[in-house]
Amino acid sequence: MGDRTVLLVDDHPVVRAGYRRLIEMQPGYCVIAEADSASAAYLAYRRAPADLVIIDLTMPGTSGLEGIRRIKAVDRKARILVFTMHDGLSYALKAFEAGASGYVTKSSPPEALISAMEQICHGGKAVSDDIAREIAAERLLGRRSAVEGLGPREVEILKLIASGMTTEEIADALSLSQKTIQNYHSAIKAKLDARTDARLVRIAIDAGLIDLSPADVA
Amino acid sequence: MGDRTVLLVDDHPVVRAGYRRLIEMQPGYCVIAEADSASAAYLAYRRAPADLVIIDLTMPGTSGLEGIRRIKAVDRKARILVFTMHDGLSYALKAFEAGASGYVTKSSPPEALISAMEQICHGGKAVSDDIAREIAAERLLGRRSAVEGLGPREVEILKLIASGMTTEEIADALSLSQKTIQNYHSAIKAKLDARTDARLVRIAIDAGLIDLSPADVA
DNA sequence: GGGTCGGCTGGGAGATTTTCCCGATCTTGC
DNA sequence: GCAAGATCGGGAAAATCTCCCAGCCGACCC
Repeated sequence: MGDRTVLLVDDHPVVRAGYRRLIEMQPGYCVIAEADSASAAYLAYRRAPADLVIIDLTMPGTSGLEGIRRIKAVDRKARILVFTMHDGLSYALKAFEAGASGYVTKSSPPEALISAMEQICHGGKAVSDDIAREIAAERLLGRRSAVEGLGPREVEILKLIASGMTTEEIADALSLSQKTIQNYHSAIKAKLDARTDARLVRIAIDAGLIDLSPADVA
Repeated sequence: MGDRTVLLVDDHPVVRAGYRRLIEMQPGYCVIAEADSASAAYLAYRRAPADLVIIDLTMPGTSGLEGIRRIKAVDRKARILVFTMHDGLSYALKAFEAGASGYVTKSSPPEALISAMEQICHGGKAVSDDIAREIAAERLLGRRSAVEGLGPREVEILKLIASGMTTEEIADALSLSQKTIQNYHSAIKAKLDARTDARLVRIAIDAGLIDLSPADVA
């Protein structure tokens, strides 16, 4: 049995059952393990490295991104396919930065998952159509998610602002004067055409700059 | 065939396959239709009313909540079970307001879905353990999601603030003076212990006050 | 009826923040 | 060396926020 082995990672048992069914209907693949968290996935991979890891991003506890990093840290050749509901481009980019070889959204037809699996097992990379379209749209239309018009320092400060920190806290954290933070704050609002701080937060969230899942409101 | 008929609504084909497998392994149930959107679910229900509708909340296009309302509008006796990834209490409350009979999170074990189905088909209501715990915690610890300490007008204005509207726009929308909005704004920040508008937005999002999915930044 | 309580609506005034303009410094590339 | 651009911060006027206050209205209870 030259079947390719698969490690399935998702925190929803019912969803895992769906994956498993779909994958095992496909000749040439065999699910050798399941995990319901990123840390469990890491342990499972160390115990028995699968040829392919299929992992969700949003899970309780350690995030899927962190899970990808850890697995890649112990095995640089690991092939990891992200299969998630998030259709935001920023999520996909983060996944690739973390070391994923593929990104398929759950809205995609099952065939997309299968073909991405094939692609990746042959050493390639794969993204689902919706993400590919977003990449194309960004390139063509220049919709660089707005925040791309900002400098690195501005993005950094925007993140802190959107996370709920006060001017004083940010100034303290970055060892700058409050005046500087205020000036950045104004400049960022002007550049992003946000007349309100609330809109700033929305933009930051849309751009994937902040996590917003747990209570990371420091 | 005295089987109870089930209509399955979820925008992810793979996930639907998982549900279907799980449900049909259970004696006494038969999936008679699937739908990948709230509007398709509505049409499917009109065509053939199932004994039980299992529906997700987050779907492209019309939301699951709206789908629930529409189905209940044509058939007040419809039994609807929400099966979703959202574990926030606010989502569950909205679902019940819309007319759902049950709310089970996808993090629950498969048995939770089955027992909720049984419960509902016998005319009862059901929530999964995590939601039940949240309800209990709220009751016991008084963690009324913070925003519950606000008056109705305050909540209304908080929503508008968090959606990104300026003081002037809000005053105009509600036909109030800007001064009144400013006073509410300050009072809300004080009550929620938010020193920053950004934190206000986070609180509003956590409380489920705003949608945040599409660009609903008016 | 009279009374109290709480929510809604806004004024006033001082403190605070925002905004816009400016200059200094430092790196980077040519 | 020099121009360009990012970073850092001052100054001052404009705008906003905060806090205190008061009138109004409906609910509720003697």
